[in-house]
Amino acid sequence: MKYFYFMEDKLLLLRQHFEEIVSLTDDEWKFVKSHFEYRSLKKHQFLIQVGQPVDFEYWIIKGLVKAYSIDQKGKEHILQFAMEDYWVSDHCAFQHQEPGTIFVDCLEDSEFFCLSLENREKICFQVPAVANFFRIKSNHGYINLQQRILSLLTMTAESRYEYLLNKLPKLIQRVPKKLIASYLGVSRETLSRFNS
Amino acid sequence: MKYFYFMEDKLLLLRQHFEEIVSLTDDEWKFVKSHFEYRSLKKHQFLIQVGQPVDFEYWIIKGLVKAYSIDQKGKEHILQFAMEDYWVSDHCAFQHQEPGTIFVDCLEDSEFFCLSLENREKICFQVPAVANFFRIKSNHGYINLQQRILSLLTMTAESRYEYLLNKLPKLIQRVPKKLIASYLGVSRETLSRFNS
DNA sequence: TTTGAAAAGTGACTTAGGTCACTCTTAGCT
DNA sequence: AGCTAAGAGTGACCTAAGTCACTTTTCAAA
Repeated sequence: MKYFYFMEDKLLLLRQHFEEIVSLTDDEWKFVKSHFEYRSLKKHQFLIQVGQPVDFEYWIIKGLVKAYSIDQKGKEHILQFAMEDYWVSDHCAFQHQEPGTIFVDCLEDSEFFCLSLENREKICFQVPAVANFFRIKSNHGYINLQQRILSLLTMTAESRYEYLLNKLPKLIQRVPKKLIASYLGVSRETLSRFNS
Repeated sequence: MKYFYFMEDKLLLLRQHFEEIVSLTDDEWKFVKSHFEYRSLKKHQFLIQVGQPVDFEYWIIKGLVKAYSIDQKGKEHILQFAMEDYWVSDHCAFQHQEPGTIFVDCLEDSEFFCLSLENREKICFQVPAVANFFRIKSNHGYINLQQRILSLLTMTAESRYEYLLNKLPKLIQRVPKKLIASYLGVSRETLSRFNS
């Protein structure tokens, strides 16, 4: 009984997330929410692995994950940190329904709502507001990535760090510095010399 | 007379571009196309400038442009090359209707269809297929940028160059190497030492 | 067809940041 | 409380790539 109560709470958060951008009628929402699945994982568990099917796109109810790839030398490169209210997936593999190309694992115990490609297309073509929601979200994501590319092209490692400190101070608190280094494209040691 | 004939040809190209991803009825297309404006520019002319309003998103009928920003030292950093069949804008400024943050200018004489934010939202909310078109396009764009970020994080300048040579051989033909260098985040001189 | 400007190549030197090896600190576990 | 492992700091050295200054090549406009 209690379980379902909490689940409704979580779904309400998701609805609010949609309604920050588009409006949905109660009927539309009822339809939309029925296409999500719930999942929860502990710290260190994998959401997505290289070579494994990528069945879902995930909206994070609670928690923190990192999306990264591992190069030939075994070095980890972080593509994205994602926390509450973020979407995360291996978008490329998901979109083309191919085996995963990156890893996504939990830095904290986390909870997700999962959306399959089939269901995403279903709700997008059934409920135009949802198509617009994802269009606008995706656009924002694009803009963010462009910013990041510019920062990689134009800034020194140190100023990229300062920039991140300003932009996402809360993130820095929750994530070990060696992962921040990997996100910025700097070695752990070099990052460590910046503060001092 | 002739003018309008050619214009219909160009609009047909645009329709085909939409219909690679979604289907449109003739009526829908008639509605959609009426929201685009035509524009043509000569080599070296600006489509977007820093500080100027960004009234449109542009679909390139013909030609080639570069989108770039200029850093404090006056150095140019290329965010994107865009040619036939590509969309280009200062997405960030456009989306928020703020003054431009980058430059976009023509490397060749070019022709565009221009879509204002107001018109884009209009056709997206009026014709769901269009919302889905932009959603899917934007998603592809996102995936491309992620790839580029990964390449900046994981690859040496030289392998980024080889990678680009494979991925867009036609582009290399049309663009001076110093601009390729600026796109890759490498100095002109360093790039020039790779071939040899 | 000349000619001036942009593009491309190259040598010499500098530098940001990487790598390696080691130490110190903190945070979970049992 | 005590112990292991992950995180973080630091010194010494190395290297990929940047910078500067100059030459050579290409190309478009008069």
